[in-house]
Amino acid sequence: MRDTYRHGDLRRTLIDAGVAVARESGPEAVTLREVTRRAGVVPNAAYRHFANHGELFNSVRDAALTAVADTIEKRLLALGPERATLDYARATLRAVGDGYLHFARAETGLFRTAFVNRFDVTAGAHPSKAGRSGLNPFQLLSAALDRIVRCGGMPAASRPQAEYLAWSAVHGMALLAIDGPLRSLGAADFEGLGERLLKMVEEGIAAR
Amino acid sequence: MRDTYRHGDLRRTLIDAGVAVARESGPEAVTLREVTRRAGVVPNAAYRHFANHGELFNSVRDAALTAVADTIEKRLLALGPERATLDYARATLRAVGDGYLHFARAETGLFRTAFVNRFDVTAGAHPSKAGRSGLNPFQLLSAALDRIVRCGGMPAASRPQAEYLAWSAVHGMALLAIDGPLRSLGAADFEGLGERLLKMVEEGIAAR
DNA sequence: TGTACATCAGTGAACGCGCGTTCACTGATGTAC
DNA sequence: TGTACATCAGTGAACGCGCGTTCACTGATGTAC
Repeated sequence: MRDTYRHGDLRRTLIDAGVAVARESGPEAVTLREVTRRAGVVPNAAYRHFANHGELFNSVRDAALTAVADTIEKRLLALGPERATLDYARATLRAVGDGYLHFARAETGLFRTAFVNRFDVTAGAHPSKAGRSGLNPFQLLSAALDRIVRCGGMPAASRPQAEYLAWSAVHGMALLAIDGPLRSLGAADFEGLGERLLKMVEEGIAAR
Repeated sequence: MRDTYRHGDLRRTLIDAGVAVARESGPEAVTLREVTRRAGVVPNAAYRHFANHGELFNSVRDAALTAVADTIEKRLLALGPERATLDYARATLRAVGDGYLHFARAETGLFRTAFVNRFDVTAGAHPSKAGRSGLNPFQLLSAALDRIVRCGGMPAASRPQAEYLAWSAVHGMALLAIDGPLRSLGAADFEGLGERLLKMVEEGIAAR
């Protein structure tokens, strides 16, 4: 059984074109017509590979989510070999947060595509949304928090749902930087503010 | 000089209709055609009062921002008479945060309308964006933080830009509750998580 | 190995939709005498 | 107080646009004999 035909692999080509459009112009621009135009194919050709526009869009969104995960994983790898210390555990949390914030600024279009409309990254480890390690951004965050608890940086009682507290902080700042008043901040100022935010999370997340 | 003509006050009617649309269906639905339809008037009638769709939309957005401010102010008033204690100061911060989170859940369409695309609430006290007190949500937050510093709950050195830290946390959670995984939370669970978030901010925002 | 046939990925043309915006208009209201 | 006139808020009709989606097609590729 063949899995490509004629074009080579139009499904893959369309998703890639969609990612390119999302990167340049954000999720609103990821229309069926624009993506097929970009892929050099007639609009209705997409219907051989996706049931409708929504399905194509979701595939692009998953790819965007993978890109977020990849950026975060790069930061985690840069931490060097694992250690069982609280310092290291905190560093992983900061790496996740930094990576998220950095991605939001550097790849605004993809970031917005990943987190537009109804998104859910918590349910099931859909491999299509995961980075190289097989974990999606939410799971990378969870792992960092688990590690902090294990190293005694946070009472186990505070652990449940702590992801949502950390994620809220970082997600909110990302959006203020994209749509809101932090838009005009220079890279250095933004990074400084991001560090303060992550410190706030680190200090405050153990609160009862 | 008259300021109404024929209709009465179509400008006002259009903004109100736009708010109604935004409340029910979110910012995407606030089209020139839908708003004029709602107002019982022909589409191009809007051009007597707004230069184009964008100007109408911005007026609706400002009204949505006012609604956020009003909700927050109601919470502040419920605190009773001002006191110069740290407890009271912290209560004002929590009131601002609670009000923001509550509004996001209760009036999702208006919330999204207020904070969609490029919004900026920090520049100048545009009266059209303010609540009854004449302050917009950002300014209400600032006042709460000032009060905490005055009462010794936070070092003055941490004060600059602290708005953005608190706002990030609360804005992020609002969006996770609208578009993301917190969507499915019941009211009580959401409120509980909101309290934890605000505790995190309270504890962590003074960090150096 | 060669030929007839079936498959089905991508084509070409067209549809209906809602959108923002334009134009020339009309007729109730306000103003001048 | 009455009449002629100017103003201009809202009308009616139309435009071009890009969108998602449909249909019947065609012709290169894979398969059966």
